[in-house]
Amino acid sequence: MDDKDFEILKLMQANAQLTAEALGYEIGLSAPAVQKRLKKLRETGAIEKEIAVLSPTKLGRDMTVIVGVVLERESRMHLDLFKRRMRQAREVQQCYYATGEADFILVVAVSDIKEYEAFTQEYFFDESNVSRFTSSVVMDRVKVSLDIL
Amino acid sequence: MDDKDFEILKLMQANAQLTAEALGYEIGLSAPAVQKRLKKLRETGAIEKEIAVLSPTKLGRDMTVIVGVVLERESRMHLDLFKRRMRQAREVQQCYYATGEADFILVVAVSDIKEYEAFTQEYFFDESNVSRFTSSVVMDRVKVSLDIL
DNA sequence: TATGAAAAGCCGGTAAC
DNA sequence: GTTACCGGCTTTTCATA
Repeated sequence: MDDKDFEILKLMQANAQLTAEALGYEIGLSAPAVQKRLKKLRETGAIEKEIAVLSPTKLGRDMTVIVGVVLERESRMHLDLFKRRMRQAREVQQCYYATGEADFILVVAVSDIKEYEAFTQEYFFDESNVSRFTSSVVMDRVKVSLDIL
Repeated sequence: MDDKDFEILKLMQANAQLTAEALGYEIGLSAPAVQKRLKKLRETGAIEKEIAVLSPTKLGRDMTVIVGVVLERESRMHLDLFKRRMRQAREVQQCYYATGEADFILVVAVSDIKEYEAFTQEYFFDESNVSRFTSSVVMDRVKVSLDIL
């Protein structure tokens, strides 16, 4: 893993549609050389996956809520159960188990407040282990990316 | 935009490497037909972009911190300035302007606590407009995606 | 020996029908 | 939605450090 690899990763995390030729042009390598590196980067897991980023506004799911969740009981079993529920919940874009005020911090994507209310009912009230939760409604998605380089 | 389009989007947001042929096989359409739809979905902006998701652990940037920021002054000018700084900050993966306790909620990706401390110094202390901020260190990235369908 | 460059065959994407 | 053409990707081979 050298500088060229990092340059490839940096370009690919912004635009995965770039052809090997275009990448090669940018970093000064032939197309096949880039292909080889890309293959290795995918195999070793440096590139986890390639995904399409959809437009929340154009698809009518443009309400985002940041939720802080405090659990009632924090045993290993209860934690794992909550994690599993969050992973499978369609509305939950992101879920972090963290230190601080809240045990879990969620990024929830819904169509409107009604759908959000239904979500809280299903996951935070009915027979759940949730002690309390705070909702921050997003007014502006200033920056949204998964870039790490 | 019909059901077939939604099916394509759902598959593409999970894996943008799927060929038109594979997509067509899944949803019962010919490859060129899928191509046509994909082109339109990209042009209309339903698909904003296609990106590579990199592995934070394999690339040594595996510390994530959720930050709540309260500003000193909340005028339009100060808000815009802060937004601009967050957009250009390499460490800031995501930035939301939201209701509730904090004015802004950030997802920050760094290598270690030292780098995080440097980040807070640069953006929250020196001549900034930040009144106070809270840091939640992520112990488990339970779920991280940008899926909206 | 390992790494990048060059050439040929193949697969997927684009455009006309 | 199908067919034909074109371009990019993969693989093999070759050169080089």
